Amino acid sequence: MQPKRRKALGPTASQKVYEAVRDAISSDQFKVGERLTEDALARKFQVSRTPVREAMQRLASDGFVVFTAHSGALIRGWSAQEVRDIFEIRASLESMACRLAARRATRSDVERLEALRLEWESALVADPWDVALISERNRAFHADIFSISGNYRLKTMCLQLMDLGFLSRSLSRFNQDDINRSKQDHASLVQAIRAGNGGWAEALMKAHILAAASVFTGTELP
Amino acid sequence: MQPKRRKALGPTASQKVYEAVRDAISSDQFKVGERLTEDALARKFQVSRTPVREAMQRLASDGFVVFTAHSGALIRGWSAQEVRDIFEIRASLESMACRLAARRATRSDVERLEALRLEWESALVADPWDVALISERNRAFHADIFSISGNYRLKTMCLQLMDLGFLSRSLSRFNQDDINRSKQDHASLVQAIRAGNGGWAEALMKAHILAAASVFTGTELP
DNA sequence: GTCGAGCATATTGTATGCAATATGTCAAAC
DNA sequence: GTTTGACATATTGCATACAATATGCTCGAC
Repeated sequence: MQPKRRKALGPTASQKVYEAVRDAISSDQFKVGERLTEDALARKFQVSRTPVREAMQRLASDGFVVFTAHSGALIRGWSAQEVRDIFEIRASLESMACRLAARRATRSDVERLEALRLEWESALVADPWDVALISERNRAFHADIFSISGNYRLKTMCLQLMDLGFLSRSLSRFNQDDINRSKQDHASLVQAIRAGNGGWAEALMKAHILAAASVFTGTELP
Repeated sequence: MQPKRRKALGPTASQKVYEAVRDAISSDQFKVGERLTEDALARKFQVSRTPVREAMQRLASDGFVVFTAHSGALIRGWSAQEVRDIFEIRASLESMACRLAARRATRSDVERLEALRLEWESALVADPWDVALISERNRAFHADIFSISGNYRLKTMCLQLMDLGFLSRSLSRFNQDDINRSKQDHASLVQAIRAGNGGWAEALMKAHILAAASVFTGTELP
């Protein structure tokens, strides 16, 4: 609970830099290990180093970059172990979100979720190579489940894990079978949530994430 | 994986302010809704506003304070719903950590964990009112389980949830029955992990957290 | 040719000043 | 008494300057 809430404000320079760099990282526009110097970013965004530094601090806190004192920010990479760890956590948290969502979903929630599912599927069918659009609609679908769960912090944490950046490279590893399974998974998920069957929804999502983990890491999780 | 790793450095002013304010919040030294003005903190720590601002940004990112543009940082409060949400997530993540820990724990892991458990229990017996010491040793016990799990990000996320600050007020709500149950829970947890029984350890931790949630919120979680 | 010391350069860490915005006070209208 | 507006004050947002530290290069020893 925020003790005080006030009207929305125009974004500050720091906020704009933060969002721009975060989105650039999420969409894989930097190389792993690349150094982000404050001066270069400041010139790029036409601001001073101060708001840039603040943006970098937040990005480091979010895990997008590694920030070392006196050395600056580097785009971080992901070891196979770290990727496995993250999928393991996602499987737990997102399946929990599904269980909660199945219990709390209203009729209109289910309709909206189904619409998002169809939008994702149509993007997938229309152009399987438009990774950006497909990823965004997949994210919207999952995010809607998190919202329906009613646990706001859970939503935040799940989205943070989804947005970590290495996912943008994952779609290219999906073959036709993986894609078909994903479509089936999403359809079943909506069905389970519509039926209010928390256990089913939970198991489906866990399987869905672990399948993605398997494709991504090339090995099953223990 | 951090692409580059260099030797540890002396803490910067920003880091020192961050840690000091974070610990102060965790140990409940500010009132909910209290405003943290940059100038006051800067004077208090004998630094300029710049490192203070950076520390506040990180604290806001960690969820310790609410940061509103042009308005500054406020100590955040927690609604009953938010507390329930957090315990719900903790139950999921920490029970997962226990399951992993039971699978991976070596003999020396178990011995160290048992030692931490005994230290916690002796603090509890020696002076049930020394909340700071008991909390710290409880945290050390749980943190060691997270470490044993082998999932570093899981550890980070669990500790972040444990350190959110409202927990420091929770011990005062424990009656003798709650304390006895906690002692039993911790002992059983070590036993389950020693036995390598992941399912048992997982269930024990889930029950342990949900019991705490029940004491804290005054109502069971759904 | 390789290695290491030392210096020049580049980059980050912090302090300070000023502009933009929010906050609080006081008086007047009702 | 309550509310509204305006003004003075307090506080934050950003830019810039300088200090501290890291980086990288040159040059010499071997």
